[in-house]
Amino acid sequence: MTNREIANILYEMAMFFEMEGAAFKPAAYERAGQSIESLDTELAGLYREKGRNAFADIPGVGKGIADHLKELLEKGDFREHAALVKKYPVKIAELAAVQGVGPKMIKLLWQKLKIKNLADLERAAKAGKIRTLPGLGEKSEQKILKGIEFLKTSGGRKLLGSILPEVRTLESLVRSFPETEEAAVAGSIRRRKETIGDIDILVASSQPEAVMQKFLALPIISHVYGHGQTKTNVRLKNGLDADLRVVPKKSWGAALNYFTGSKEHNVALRERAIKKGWKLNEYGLFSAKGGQAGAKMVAGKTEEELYKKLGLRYIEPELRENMGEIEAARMNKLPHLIGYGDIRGDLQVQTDWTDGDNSIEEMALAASDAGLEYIAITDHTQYLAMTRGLDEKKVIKQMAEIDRVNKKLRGRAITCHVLKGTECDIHKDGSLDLTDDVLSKLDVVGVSIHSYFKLSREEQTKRVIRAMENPHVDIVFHLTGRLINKRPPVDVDIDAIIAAAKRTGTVLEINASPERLDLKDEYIRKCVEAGVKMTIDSDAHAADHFTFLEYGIAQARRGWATKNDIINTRPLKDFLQALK
DNA sequence: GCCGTTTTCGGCCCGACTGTTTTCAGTCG
Repeated sequence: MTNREIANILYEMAMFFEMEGAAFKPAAYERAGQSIESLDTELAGLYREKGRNAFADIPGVGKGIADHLKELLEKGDFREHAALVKKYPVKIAELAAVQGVGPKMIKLLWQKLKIKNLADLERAAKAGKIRTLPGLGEKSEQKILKGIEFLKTSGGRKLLGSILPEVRTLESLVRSFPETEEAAVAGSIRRRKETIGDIDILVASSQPEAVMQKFLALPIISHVYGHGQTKTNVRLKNGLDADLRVVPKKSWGAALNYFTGSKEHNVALRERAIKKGWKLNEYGLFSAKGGQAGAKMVAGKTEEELYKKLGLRYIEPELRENMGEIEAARMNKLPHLIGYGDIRGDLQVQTDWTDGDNSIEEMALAASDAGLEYIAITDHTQYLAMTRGLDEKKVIKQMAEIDRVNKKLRGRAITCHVLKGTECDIHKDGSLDLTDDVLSKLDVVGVSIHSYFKLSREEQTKRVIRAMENPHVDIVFHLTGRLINKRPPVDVDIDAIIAAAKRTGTVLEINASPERLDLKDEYIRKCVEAGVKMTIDSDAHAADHFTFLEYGIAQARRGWATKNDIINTRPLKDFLQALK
């Protein structure tokens, strides 16, 4: 049983308890579920090793839930859950995915209409049965049908890189309204999460209605879910939902903080405020003395002021996941994160020698335009026949071509230097696709997996470590091979890989391609903690792909990386010295 | 059901919007 499956059962328990009207159990199960979902080792294996002790350090798991987990892992279910499933034999997660349908309604739907799943719900709504239920009317029925329709058409979470350019356009449109005093995109986009569920736009203005009317008039809006005095909720034509919220200027900082989240970070901040005798909401930080009427605003105009008042250093949006950043901010131990302009070189660039669109020279010129001081040409190797991967002879030939291009660039006073590299395939057994003799002639040797994705964890880990032990191998490219929403990561023992990287002096790549972002944030953080160096590479296959670097930097920041952790922030000479 | 720089008992984050009601529960973020 995977962590995700365990978490889903706990989430289901939370919903059951909401249906039962229990006061605090839902939140407790929800929290335990989130903790388990975010663990980076599989709980089932941990339990086999350590028994009950496996649960000891999981936040939100106390005696009660630990008992349930034990039963769940041994028998595949636990009594209290089975009893509730028997009482409410409905597909809760499926029904709750419909906008506007929550646990109380699910209970009602089951008890009155015997609705068990999405198909039942759609049928009942079309037959006009929903409006016959107490507390529900015709509008609720229409809303449910609309919700089901949207569910069918939405493709789930979208890649950050696929929507950020569009979101920036939307942001500048909203900023251009005359009534707008401040505008920003908040939410998971501002935190630069790798996938995005919806778009949160925040505006400061003294004329909220005017701002919202102009927003509603934008041609990209396809449906309005709701529209109140300060908040408008819409679906865009691209299939994403967007929330617009308008607050007074004096509340800008508090609102920006509130809508940036994450939810867990916010809850932790509010709890901290309460301990100090204050109350925190999206309008500001208030002294609670004198009740609502006598509440006095203590901070909230800027985020900086808000954090300061709470006794914390300013926390960058990418860190706001309640993963220790608040404690670090309190102790003044936050890292000085790598900046968005800090990358000087790009160590994974493909050309038309294999599956890239452009020539070596074109890529070098594009890199120079993107402000890069050096790039490594890293075309695929022979094992990848479908990309016309290079054999030893062709690599040697390409090296001569790179010399020619460098000479030409220097002649034109272009400062971007082209390094000789490879993206050499790692064979099933961990041996490499080029001879050591050729590898030794290259400036930068990157290696990566493009086959046998399904090996056991043990074999896969051994395979990668063997490649890392080759003295010519500098960088492991996109370690896990995942394609977000498309292909799962290969199964490797990340701690063993990081230990081997440390031992062998091998660098791990943060691949900035929006669908890879591999290493992911939590692995980056492990590297930072272990002192393993990384690079951020675009994996460019075309001249306009150097813009991907931004997403890699964002991921590095989410992994608490500083400039020093990322070696291609260094000038060429220092960078080369940092390799094996 | 969990948790403790105020606590092992008594708390538990906060507000907007909707739809259906005549003052609020449910849902959402």
